[in-house]
Parts: sequence; C-alpha cells; structure tokens
Amino acid sequence: MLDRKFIVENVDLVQRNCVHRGLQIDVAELVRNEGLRRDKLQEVEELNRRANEVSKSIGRATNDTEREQRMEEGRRLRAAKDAAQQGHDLLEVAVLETQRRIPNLSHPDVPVGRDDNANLEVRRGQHEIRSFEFVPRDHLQIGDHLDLFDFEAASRVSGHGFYYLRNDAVLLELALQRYALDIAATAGFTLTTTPDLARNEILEGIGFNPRGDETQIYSVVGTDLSLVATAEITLGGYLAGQTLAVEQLPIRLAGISHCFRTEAGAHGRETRGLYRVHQFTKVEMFVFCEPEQSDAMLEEICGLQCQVFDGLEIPYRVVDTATGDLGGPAYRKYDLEAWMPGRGDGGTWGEVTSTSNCTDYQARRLQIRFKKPGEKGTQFVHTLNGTAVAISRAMIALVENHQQSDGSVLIPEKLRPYLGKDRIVPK
RNA sequence: GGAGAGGUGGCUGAGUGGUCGAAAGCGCCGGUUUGCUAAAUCGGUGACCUGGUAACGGGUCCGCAGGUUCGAAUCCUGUCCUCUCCGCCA
Repeated sequence: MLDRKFIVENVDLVQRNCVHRGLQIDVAELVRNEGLRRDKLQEVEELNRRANEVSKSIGRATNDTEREQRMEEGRRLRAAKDAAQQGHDLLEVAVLETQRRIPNLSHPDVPVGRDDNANLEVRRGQHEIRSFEFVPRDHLQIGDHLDLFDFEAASRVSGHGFYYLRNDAVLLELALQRYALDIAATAGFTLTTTPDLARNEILEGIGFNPRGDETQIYSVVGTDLSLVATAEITLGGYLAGQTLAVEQLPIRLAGISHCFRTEAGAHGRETRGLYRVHQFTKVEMFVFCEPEQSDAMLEEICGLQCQVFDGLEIPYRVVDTATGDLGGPAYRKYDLEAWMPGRGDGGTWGEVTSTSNCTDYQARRLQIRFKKPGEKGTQFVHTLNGTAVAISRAMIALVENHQQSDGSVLIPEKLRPYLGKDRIVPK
C-alpha cells in the first residue's frame, strides 16, 4: 500500500505508474474523496472534543439540575458525532479500497511495457547453453527412465497438478534445500522453517488476496487460515506489528516452506510435469532493511540466486521485469530464467527464481516500522524477498541440463556432497 | 477436546465507571555533584492520525472487534493469543 499523503501530493506520478502497470484506477477520485474525508474527520474531532469537555464537567457538577442538563447536552453531541463518524467511515472505506489497489511505484530503470515481452535481459550466468550430441529429453522422459516422479498415482490421490517424488528425486529435493540453505546461511541469513498456513490478514499484508474467483490461494474452510503460496508470506509476517530498533537492521531470514497454489486459470499452458504444480517446496530469502539499503539489497539477493544456479552449472539469464509484469507490491523485480532444454520446442527459458524490492509497500500494511535513536517517530522498513531455490523448477532445469546420452543425470560437483552421489542412474 | 487464570507504555507491574495516556520501579536521554569505573540527585522520556509556517493545539489507542453509558483500561458480548491442570496424540 502506498502512503496516502504521498498519493495526494503526487497524483500524476501515481496515475502514470498505474497506467504503466496496465491498471485502470482513478487516482484523482481517491484524492477528492480523501479531501472530503479529512474535512469530515475535523468535524468528528471537534464534536468529540466538545463532548469530552461536557462529560468531564458532569463529574464536577454541583447539583442534579445542572447534571441533567449537561447529560442531555452530552447525548446530543455524541449523536452528532456518531452521524459525522458514519459519514467519515463511508469515505474511508471508499478511499482505502482504491488505495489498496494502487500498485507500488516502479524503479526508474524498470522497463515500461505491457507484459513479459518487455522484460529486459540484464545478464547471463556463467554457463553457456549446452549443445547436445543427442536429442535432449524433457524432465518427464528423464523421470520415467530413472523412476523419479509419479504423476499418475498423485492424480488418483490428489488430482491434477500433484506428484510423488521417488528414489533419487527425494534425495535431490533434500540436497537442493540443504545446498541453498548453506549459501543463504553463509550470506548471513537466519535459517527458519515456517508454518505452511497463515492468517488471511497476513496474506493480505504481503499482497495476496485469499478470496475471489481468481485467487491463487487455498483457504481452510471454517478458519481464517490459508495455505501459504510462498514463505514470503510467513517470513514477511514474522515481524508484523513490530517496531524495530535501527541497529537491528537489516534482518535477513531464509525459510523453508511448502508452497500451495491453485493455479486458477493456468490450465492448458506449460502445465506439463513439474513446471506448474499445486504444491512444491521452496527455500525463500526475506530481508527487512532501511530504505537507503534496499536497492543494494536487491542486487545482493540476486547475486545469491546467481550463485545458486552457477553452482548448479545451469545456464540462465537475469531479466529486469517490465512494469506490466510486476506484481502490485514490487518496486523492482529480477527473475532468473533457467534454460530448460526439454521445454517448448527445442528448449526455452523458464522462470526459476524471482526477487523483488517491495520498498515500504508491504511494511505499511503489516505495520513493520523502525526507530532511530534521537529521532521523533518511526519509519516503515523496506522489505525484499527472493527465491533461494524452488525445488520443482530447479529439478527440471537440473535433470534436463545435465542429462547424458546414456540416460543418466550427472550431478554438478557442488551438489554432490549434499546428494551423496555424482550421478543418477536407473535402478 | 474439557476446566481455570490472564493479556496495560521498551520491560516489570499498579489501576474495577469520571480530573487515567495511565502509579511505581527498571531502562533510556539530559543536567548537577563526587578527579576515572561507578554511585547519588534533579528533570525529561509512548505510538498513530490531524490542525498550524511555527509556537502550540485537537483526536484516537490499555490484545482485537462490537455493545452499555453523557463518560469505559475499568461493566457486557464475541474473538484472537498466552499460561496452568486434565484428556488425546506424531
């Protein structure tokens, strides 16, 4: 959520940003309503002040007649206040509804464009796209050969979009987690596991909408809990409502969670295999920092993501996400797209990680502030999130890039200590 | 799941209808004093919103949301959370 005062003072800027993001929002209307709301608030506060005055005088009243008169006066003022308050609240609801829909500002360097076609490639990983001396298989064929996945059983048990991992895929999942955790820990991240369910208010604070037809979120009936779509939710929520001392910042958290996504409306496109599934495991990085630190922090997180995939010897490119493809809370977002030789027609890039600087957009809703000694008041922290490793997609990239002509998968050196073997072969 | 207790400022903790945004202590900031460490002493010290160039005002906040009342930290209802005991359980 953007600061309301900021919106009022920067109508054109905010309106232009909405347009760049492909959103139809009437910022001017919000500003008009906010003006009316403020006037109304003044009225409410003035009535309140007078009513408080009267109430206090009742305690000091010397006789019954005077007391009765004052009480009547008090009743009248409170009624007037309630009426004004009601008017105010209607305006508040209207303003807030629009305010919530306004996306974060965009970093000046973010490419302007309607969708991911406008994304800008900013760099490549250390490893070149491999040319195969045979026709590379996709991860499903590799999985068949090596007995790594079972989608059929999963569809009987849970339906489309689920999977069983089997044999070395199980060990690979754990190895990838451990590998990514070590990189995060070395970079100063505190390791956590997080709940896989969270309160809806936390989801909303992070910028997810648990309700509605297009929701990506599974909710638990009869509770106000939802299954998390990412540990970003639980890591960001970790400090909800807290006021931190500036010396505590930056706070770096890395968390393992399962991620649950309904993928509503995503059927029919790129849904084969592990690429788009309803559940996967992810190691996520999250940072709370001072505003001046967040630009550099985004680069730091992106650097770690590169380290993860360079270490896995997987070719990738980094793209600076265009305005129309940015999520609401993000001010700037880098995606790592790994080369997936078995995907599409002869291989394509597929998104494997994402990192966003959300500036104070999430912190404002989650009420996460910090205080500087000697300074009056508080400021909102900046929050950033980034994938360390999303297991299912990393696994696709790994087996497809490292497949051998004999059908085995060669494990990159850095991952071997974690997996305990250097090659996956048929049983 | 059953029974009980409780949620107050950075912390501990008092406050059961009016002058309470809230005692006291700790912590923190500043002054004084004793040549240092430290102690004593005095003063200051919450957040959010809002009016005002400012000085300085106003409003809200005692887990959260409602209700009663002229007036609620205090009474009522709901809800969330914490603790204790019992039961069940990986």
